[in-house]
Amino acid sequence: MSDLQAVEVAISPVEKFREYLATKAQRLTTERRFIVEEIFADHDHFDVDQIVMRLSQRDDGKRVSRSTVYRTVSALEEAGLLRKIARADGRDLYEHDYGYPQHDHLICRRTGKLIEFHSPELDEILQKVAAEHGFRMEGHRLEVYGLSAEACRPARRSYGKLDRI
Amino acid sequence: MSDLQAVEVAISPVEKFREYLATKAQRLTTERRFIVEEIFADHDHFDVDQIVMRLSQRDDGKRVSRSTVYRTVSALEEAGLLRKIARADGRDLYEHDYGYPQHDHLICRRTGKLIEFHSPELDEILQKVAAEHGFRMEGHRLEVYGLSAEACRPARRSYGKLDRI
DNA sequence: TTAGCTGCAAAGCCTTTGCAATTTA
DNA sequence: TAAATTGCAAAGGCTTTGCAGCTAA
Repeated sequence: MSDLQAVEVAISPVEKFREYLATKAQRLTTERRFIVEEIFADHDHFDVDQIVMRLSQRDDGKRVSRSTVYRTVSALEEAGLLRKIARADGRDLYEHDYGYPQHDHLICRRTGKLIEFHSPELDEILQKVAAEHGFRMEGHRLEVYGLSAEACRPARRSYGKLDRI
Repeated sequence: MSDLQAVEVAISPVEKFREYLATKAQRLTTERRFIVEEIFADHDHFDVDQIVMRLSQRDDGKRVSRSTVYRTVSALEEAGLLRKIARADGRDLYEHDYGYPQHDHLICRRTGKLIEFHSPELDEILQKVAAEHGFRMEGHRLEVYGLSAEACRPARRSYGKLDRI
């Protein structure tokens, strides 16, 4: 799905989170572990509601409250494991910021699909621009809007729109 | 404040809006005209609350309700006169998308200041990336985060943070 | 005259928070 | 055991909406 490669990570997200919590004398509870595992089970973008739903479908009957998911997602953001990337339908969208290289997105306005890409040249240009303004760059967010190849093509079978949401 | 130049516009924002409204059999009311004039009185970024406040301070006693401002801002967005650029403190931020050239922002995480810039090279790269993915680009949003020159310098007088908000 | 518009208040929604009970280290 | 955490429900805060009265064309 993506031509990006995972970055080498020494430790798992859960361990990374445990380290962060330790520095603040906070605890890695069962709930927090479940949430982190669920979030890092795949590399897709997500919003809080999706995680709450996925957790509610666990077969071991262990539930986690919505409040706790909100609180944990915030903590993960502070810990540098997650990054808020956008807002969709009034909700905040997040993506992994640990174990995954920096990248940007092409966003299809028809299907809503996100295509990731990374451009070293882009980085260079941003460095240059920042330097020209005496600005110390720490990061960036780039979203390119338009139509994906699939969305442009006339749909042959009911493919694209329907299967995707 | 900005080294960008205004784009040549044939007609005023209000007229442009009137044209748009005409295509949808909608009306340019006094309220809508006031709102557009207030929004395009300067080129600063704004949120709905700021416009509501500015309108409430008119000396001619003409008031416009918050609902109407929300509704009009949405219409202006659809009309292509405004663009939603970010979210700050839970509010949507807008900027002009008519009579002003495409540009991006350097955002100071300390002062919150927005520095505009435009890079033709950036456009080229985005065109290239989009082409590689068979993506038809229609626009983009780029925010570069970091520290502005002023924020890096030790504040001599109480300047920067305090005077700015 | 007749759609469309405005204001107001109420509702919607995502997100945050107070608090008592529970749990981790 | 003491401090941190959870769940629940309620509160927050921005934005949207239903509706009756008003108004542009």
